[in-house]
Amino acid sequence: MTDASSPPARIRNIAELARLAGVSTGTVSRALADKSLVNKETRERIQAIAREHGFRPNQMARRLRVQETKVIGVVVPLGHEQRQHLSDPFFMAILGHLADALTENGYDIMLSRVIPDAEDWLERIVDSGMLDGVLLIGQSNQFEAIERVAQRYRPMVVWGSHLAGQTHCTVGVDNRKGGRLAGECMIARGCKRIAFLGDVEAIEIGERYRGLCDATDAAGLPRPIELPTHLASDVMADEIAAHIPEIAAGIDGVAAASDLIAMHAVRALADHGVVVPENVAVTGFDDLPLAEQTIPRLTTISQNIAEGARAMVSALFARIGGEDAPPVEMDPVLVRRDTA
Amino acid sequence: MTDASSPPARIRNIAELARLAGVSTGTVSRALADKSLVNKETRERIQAIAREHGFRPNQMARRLRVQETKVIGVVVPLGHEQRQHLSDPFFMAILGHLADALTENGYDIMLSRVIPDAEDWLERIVDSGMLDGVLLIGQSNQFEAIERVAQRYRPMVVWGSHLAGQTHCTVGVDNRKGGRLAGECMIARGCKRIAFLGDVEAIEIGERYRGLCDATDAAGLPRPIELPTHLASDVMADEIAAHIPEIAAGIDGVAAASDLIAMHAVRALADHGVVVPENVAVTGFDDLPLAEQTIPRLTTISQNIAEGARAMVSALFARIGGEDAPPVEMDPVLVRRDTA
DNA sequence: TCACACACTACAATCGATTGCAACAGCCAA
DNA sequence: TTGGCTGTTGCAATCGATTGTAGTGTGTGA
Repeated sequence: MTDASSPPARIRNIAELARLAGVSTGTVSRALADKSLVNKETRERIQAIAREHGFRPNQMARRLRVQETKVIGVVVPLGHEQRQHLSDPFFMAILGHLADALTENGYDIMLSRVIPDAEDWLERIVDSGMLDGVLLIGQSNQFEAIERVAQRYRPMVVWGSHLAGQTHCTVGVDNRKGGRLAGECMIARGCKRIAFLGDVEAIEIGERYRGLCDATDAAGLPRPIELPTHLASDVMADEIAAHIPEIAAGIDGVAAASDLIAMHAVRALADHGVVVPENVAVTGFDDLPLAEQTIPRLTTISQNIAEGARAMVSALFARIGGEDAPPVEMDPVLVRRDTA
Repeated sequence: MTDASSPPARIRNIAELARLAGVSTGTVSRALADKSLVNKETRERIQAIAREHGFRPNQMARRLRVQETKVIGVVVPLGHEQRQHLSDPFFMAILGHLADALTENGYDIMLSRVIPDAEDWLERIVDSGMLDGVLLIGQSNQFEAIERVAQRYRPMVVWGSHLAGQTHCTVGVDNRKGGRLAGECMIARGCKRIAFLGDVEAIEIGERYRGLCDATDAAGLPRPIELPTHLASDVMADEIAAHIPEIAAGIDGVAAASDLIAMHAVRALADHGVVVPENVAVTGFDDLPLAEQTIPRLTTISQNIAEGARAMVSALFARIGGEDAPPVEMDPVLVRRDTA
């Protein structure tokens, strides 16, 4: 009842631990890092004291000293979308895979959901000194800001489209081809008047729309009607509902910018007595696990999110290591299910 | 072509900036913090130089010095679940709301998805020195570990069930009541043989099961059959599919531990020619935006996630400020839609 | 002319670690 | 006895900021 059972007073820093062990702070630091430089017995004695008192060295201090934070920023730029993006299952899916890959490699994740109002939003993040690297999920409408930073900040990888001549390293699918696949699928089943549900301002969504146009152009059909729809789930439902009358009046194919939008559209059409796919064909985009579990199951454009996340992480690690990682563009695949 | 147009050499710390401005580092620090202590002109001159060179003070250093990190850890303990949890829409939904509330208050988010194998997983997080507070999403099967840490670490709030005599501060719904509501709903529509789809090992899920038992007990029905189902979406589908034959043979009501599970179950039952709700009634749990958009729409137990997230954050801030925040238990509500 | 307040600014300690280098003891060979 | 080597440990600089206190120069009043 003298020391072992007494409440072990908390040790706040290695200096206190050093005093307790009767050694210098340097020795403690080396002992806790299990460096062979310090005598095995001293080392184990120090480690024992640390364990007993539940002491763990302050990471902030360590990281400041070694100039390596072991933290990766995962940033979701919301851009024109005012409401939260984080509930978008796509982001969640990719975030999950990123988290897997990063934690496996001993990195922590700093999550930022940014509304880029401040003009220097990205600079603020990369220059914070808190991050070893940055993964940007989606380009939103922030192409210039991203380019500007990419000129001088290497450890950054962006999920999105690669446009000609761009500096920043992207990983993503060929969105334009994806859009075209969706269009061709609907055209093949006889659709004549196609609409696009999505916000063309976002770069990757715009690409999908252009791909869709490629398909209608090739078939000699009129350009698809744009029906602006945000990705955020709370306003999305209302926006889609507002578009339904227009769809019911003469549209026979709807290409949605995401599975979530497609799912809502199917639901809203059903409420209006429009049967999918008999009256109107619908395609999604992403091929989330969700798409397979709806009734009817979504016909959609599949992008391999797990593979994409892995590609982002390994490109990032390459860039952190000073190497140069090329952009990755994956091939979208049409998954034909029940809605088109 | 002398200075303004020349590539502005990057400034790495306030010492360099101080030299450029011809003042001391102390003055620079105060100038950047816009303290009235330094002359307005000097201040603006320094800020101008900083802006021109895109200089931003190192947050790591600042945070070490002021002993305040402005970072909150959001931790998802996976426990018995081996696969990633992050794709669970519930976590995503609550994470979105937490992100909103935290960024609004100037806090960053450190996301950890932990598989608690190391025994001291939570200590490692709270003692890292990187966090001002911790939000735990879900208790998983880690009750003891959480309790142990809560004894000495105040700024922590947990999403989950509050059990009698527990120390750690929770915010959550009355899961037991929620389970009972689901049971009563199915019993009211005539179900006699009920099954539970979920992993009873997780504390909150276990509570839901017990609530379900309360309902069957009260009605003099046999206890619901437990059909173990993980929350992780990739194995879940198979697990559910494996349970379908058993359900088809004599079960007339299925209470799912989450909306996602319910959604998969409905889908799998449909594939088996079992009609919901005519042949089998199904209830979900959570009432995610999703639940309303499926066909048929899910009957489910609603927990107000946005409100819960707000409650977690304000309880956490109170605790960071040294006050004592009581646990919050919200009331679940049955939302009757098409599946039961 | 001197004392004193006032407005700035510089100096230096501090946060909590890491790490290069010096120092020291003990040992062996010359 | 001396020189050199090896195995440990201590010392002190360093990472990049913040902040209490001391110091400087100017202006005012007596």
